[in-house]
Amino acid sequence: MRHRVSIAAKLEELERLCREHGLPLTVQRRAVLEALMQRHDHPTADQVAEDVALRLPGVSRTTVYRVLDTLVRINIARKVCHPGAAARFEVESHRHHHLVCVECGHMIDLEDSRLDELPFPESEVHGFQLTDYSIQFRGTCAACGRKSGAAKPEIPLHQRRRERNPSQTGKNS
Amino acid sequence: MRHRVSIAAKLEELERLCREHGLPLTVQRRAVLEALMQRHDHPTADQVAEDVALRLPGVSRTTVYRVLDTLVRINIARKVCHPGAAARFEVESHRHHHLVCVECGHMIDLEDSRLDELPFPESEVHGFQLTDYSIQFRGTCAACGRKSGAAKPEIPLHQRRRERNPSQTGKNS
DNA sequence: CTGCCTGCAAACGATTTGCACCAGC
DNA sequence: GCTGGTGCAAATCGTTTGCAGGCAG
Repeated sequence: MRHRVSIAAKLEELERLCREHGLPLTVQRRAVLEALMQRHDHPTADQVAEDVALRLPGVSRTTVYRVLDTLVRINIARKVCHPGAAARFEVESHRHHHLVCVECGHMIDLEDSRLDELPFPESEVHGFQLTDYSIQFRGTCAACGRKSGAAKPEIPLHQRRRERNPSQTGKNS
Repeated sequence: MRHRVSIAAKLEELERLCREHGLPLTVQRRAVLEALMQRHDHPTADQVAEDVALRLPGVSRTTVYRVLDTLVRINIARKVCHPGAAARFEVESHRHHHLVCVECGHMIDLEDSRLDELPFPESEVHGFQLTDYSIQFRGTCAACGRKSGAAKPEIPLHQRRRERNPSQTGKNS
């Protein structure tokens, strides 16, 4: 069990963040965050929903999806990239990394020789046979240009929806 | 336009890889690879399908999906993780990285202080405001334990399917 | 000639949305 | 009480699968 941050502390953080963002602190939000914290893997929304259902029956799957979305928005949770779920492709080539906009998902390649020779971790302890790596830098793209603190979003949080139109990605060179 | 590797060279590589894997070299495979190479963003399968449709009308979306899958399998293309498409969550906490199995998608956390202070790239040129990063180490997990060269897969390439059951991810600590 | 690949259409699973009701502040 | 959150069910989107015929080797 690895608890860098206690669940209680995180719940307080949730409370604070909700207040800052003017979001009601609902039992569902609390339950989803608790459920997420008790798993140390990277559960899918549905897995979280299952866990939530155990501690707070009656919470709908839809709500879990929405709450997770909110938690990500207020920066208390994060969506993890996963090849099994990903849907974007590139040609396999030289080592490079990605700049990813957490707002809209816009993503561009990055090459930086300083980052090309990182030490490989002792993956053997995990039974992993590593062959490659790439770094994902998270932030805000020019278009989204959000204040990094997210203190006062132009658009109310609950109205913002993840950018879904992948055509935007086409604007990089 | 950045072409580290010429399209022609990649097509030759495709030819070679197909031969090595005992896969027929079809016009569709060629077309999909070409389409993918001509984009420098990270297109979705559907976007690739659109491009392919322009140069080789009549290629079905299904085929594009299958071909992309094949290209990834023979290591000439890669699925890129993308938050907009991902479906796994974790609590936002200290910096950590991920070991990801390219076979089954199994993913575990990794902490390595050597990797915690990487230099941030000159993201301003791209208009990005970076706040964080995480490294994705790709490889093969213990369970999959594939020979990294993929020279002689136990299971014929065309029969292998990506592991889709997320419950496996639950086995890490 | 044989087997894999492709195209089509239907199936599928995950996620999102519209609407009415309920709860937090 | 007002505003936004939630639940339900239906819609949607991306992706996969079964099957018959076509093409590469």
